[in-house]
Formats: sequence, C-alpha cells, structure tokens
Amino acid sequence: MGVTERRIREKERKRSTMLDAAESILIEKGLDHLSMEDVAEKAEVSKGSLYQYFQNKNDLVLGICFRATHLLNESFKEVLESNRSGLMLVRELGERYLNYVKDHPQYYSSMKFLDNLHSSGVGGESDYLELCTQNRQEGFQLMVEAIQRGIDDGSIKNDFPAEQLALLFWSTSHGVVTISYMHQNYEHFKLLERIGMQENELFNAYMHILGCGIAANI
Amino acid sequence: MGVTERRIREKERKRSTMLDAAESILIEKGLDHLSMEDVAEKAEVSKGSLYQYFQNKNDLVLGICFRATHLLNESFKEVLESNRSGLMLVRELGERYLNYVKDHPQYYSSMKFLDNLHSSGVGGESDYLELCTQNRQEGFQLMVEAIQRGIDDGSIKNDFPAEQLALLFWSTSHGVVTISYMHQNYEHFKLLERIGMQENELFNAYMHILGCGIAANI
DNA sequence: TCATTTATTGACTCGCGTTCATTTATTAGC
DNA sequence: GCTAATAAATGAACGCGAGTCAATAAATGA
Repeated sequence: MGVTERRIREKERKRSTMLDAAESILIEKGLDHLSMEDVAEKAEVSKGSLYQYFQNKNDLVLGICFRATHLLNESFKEVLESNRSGLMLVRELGERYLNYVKDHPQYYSSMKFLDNLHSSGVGGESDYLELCTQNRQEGFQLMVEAIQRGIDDGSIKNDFPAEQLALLFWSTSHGVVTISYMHQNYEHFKLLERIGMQENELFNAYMHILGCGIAANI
Repeated sequence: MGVTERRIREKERKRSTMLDAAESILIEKGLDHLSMEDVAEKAEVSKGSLYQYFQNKNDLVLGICFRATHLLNESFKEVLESNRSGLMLVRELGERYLNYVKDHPQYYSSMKFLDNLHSSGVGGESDYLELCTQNRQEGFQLMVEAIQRGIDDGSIKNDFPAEQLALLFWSTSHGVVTISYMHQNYEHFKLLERIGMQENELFNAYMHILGCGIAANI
C-alpha cells in the first residue's frame, strides 16, 4: 500500500508551503520581524502545526537557508560546466555570488543567520543545521575545484594550495558582497556614496586586485 | 556650586559600572544570552535603574560597541605614528585588527551587532548608535590615510583612489578576520583544520595576495 | 526642618516562542 | 458501513525576558 508514501509526500508539500510563507514574510519584514504567528497565518495553519513540521523557529529559518545554499550551489555548478580558464571561472563565481545577493537578499540574510548560529555555538536542535553546513561545504568545494583547474591550466599561480586560495576567496568575497548587500538593503548605509564609488566598481576593483594577486601571468 | 558637575560625573561612573557588568556577561555567556536581568544583578542595581542610563538593550550593547570601536581606533592611531612605508602600515593595520579580535572577542561581537542593526534598518532609539558610526568612520579614515601615504611614497600603486582601496581592504579583511574569529570562538568550526591551514598562514596568505595586488614594485 | 527635585525599585504588562491536552480527521480491521 | 486506533491540527496556556510605571527613598536647597 502506498499510503505511507503519500503521507510523506503530503507532509513534504505542507512543509514546503510553510517555508514559502516564511520566505514571503522574510522578504516583507526581514528576519528580525519574522514571527511564528505571522508564518502560521500566512500559511493558513495554526501556530501549533508549525511545530509538527519544524522543531523550532531556528529550524524554520534554517529550512529557508537550506533552499538558499542549494540555489547558490546550483548556480555555481553551472559555472563549472564551462571550460574557460580557471581564473575566469573564479571571476564568474564571484559575479554569481554578487548577483545572487542582489536577487535574493532574503536568502542571503538566512545564510548570515546560519553563520551567527555557528558563532553562538547553538546546535543540535535543528535537522536543517547539518544539511545547511553540508551545502556550504559543497559550495566551498566548488570554489576549490575552480581554483584547482586554474592552477592546472596555468592561469592561477601555484604559490598556495587550492584549498587555501579558495578559503581566501571565500572569505574576502564574503566581505565585499556584504558591502553590496548593505548598500542595497539599508538606506542609511552611505559608505559607497561617500567615497564616490559605484557598486560594480567595487566588485571590479576587488577582482582586479585579487586577479593581480593570484594570476600567473604577471 | 559644583553639584551638577558632580552629579554628571557620578552618572558617568555608574554608567561605566553597568557597562563593565554587561561586558563581563558578554564574555561569560555571549551576546545571545545577555539579559538585562543578569546585567542588573551583576551591576548590583535594579533592572529599572538600567533604563535610566540606557534607552534599551540595544543601547546598552552599543555602549559596549562604543568602547570597542574606540579601542580599535586607538590601536590604529598608534600604527600611523610610525613613518614606515604606507604598504607596511597597511599590513600592520591588518595585524592589529587580527590581534584585536583575538584579544577582545566580546568587542568584536558587539561590532558585529552594530552591523546587524545597520542592515536591519533599526535606529533612532539609541544615542550610542551615532557615536559608534562616527567611530567606524574614523577607523575607516585611518585606513585611507595609511593607503594614501603608500600611494604618496610609491609603495602602493595608484590604480585606484585611496578611499576605494581602503574600502576593499576594510571589507576583505573583515571577511578574513571573521574566519579567524569563528576558528577561535566556535569549537565546531573546523574549516581551517579541514584544509590543513594555520591561522597565521591564513593571514599571511591574505597579506601576500593583497600585497601582490596593490604593491607598486611588481 | 521641610518642600521639591532626582534616583531607585520591583511588581506588572506585553510580545513571542514553545508546549500540551483536547478535538478533529484518517486509516485499518471486521 | 461501523468502529477502534492512529495521526494531525488546534488554540489556550506557560515561561522567559524586554520594557514600563507608580510607589518609595535619597539628595538638595531654602
């Protein structure tokens, strides 16, 4: 009998509906003003029902973060299907990341939430936590692969192992992208205006400096 | 009569005591588990009294952040008193930043809190918010000055205006320092171990790459 | 000594995440 | 179909912590 299977499917569908509701509220109000009551109302279920599908509020947000990290990884995978030089791939990954934050700020905020959870050492009470962490590792590995290809094809110099360069690229791009995120989502953030810089200039300068630092042909 | 002056002094002293209490709890329990009740108990005052000295909890944390940003700026100013090359100054600023996070993780977390406040667009209900923002701008200007000196003395190439390079250095170093912070303060953060990298290696690689990107003599 | 201003207190409210006893819906056996 | 058993949904109730406020105490100046 396929009853159990159908039950599981329907449960997944409802969970997905709830995540949709949460996501739309995240877009409307931001993470700080996301309440379980609002999510329940938007999803047209009772507050208690949410807790049959998510262990707690963190778990719910990490459910969104799982979508977020998955989507970003899919975008990264597309890049790696190309057979351009590794250095070009790295640049393309950076651009994808930047566009991702522009197109899905709510996803980016959920990823920041994941990072905050990590640094506050809270864990164990969310099944999604492990899944999100796995996704992040997968994303990191995609960067490693791009850089390794660059080292192999000679477009990136081999002063450092690919993993170490990937970590540098990962962390520094995170910083740059955060500036871009704040510029777009916080109206009182005037740093770019104050120094007379466009957003794409920031990214281009970053890739230029980074390029000079890691490119082999200099 | 100096009664009013003494009152003001004593008020500042008490405010400082409360901030001390909050800071020690921040060290003990972290930002996520900082409660006004705990602060009140530690400072040996009632909860209501806290609200005579701070407008709300955010204001209290930003009071710590004001200390944090001030201390960092003082450290930066020391660097600029030297007359080494601008490029060397930039490296020294990076080192200072890294050591600062190592020595005062609670201050760093309060600065992250400031950033989060910014991106969630909350403001106006804390006097410290403006002061913190000013401090951050001052810190940024110190970086601009170091880089400008480097451009002037020829140790840093002049492809970009000093402000733009400073923003790049500011944002990317933030990313790198965050990795270091997580490595030290979150026991489940195993990224560095996984790729076989030491903390100082990360920083050296960062400065090497950045150096290659901005140094004039290449 | 007393009136007035200022500071302190802790009980109270309120919002929100979380729980749980109860109700409602669904399935399996007869 | 009918009924027992299992699963799902509900919202009232709880707990915790931020923020408030009327009452109290302390300090000041005349």
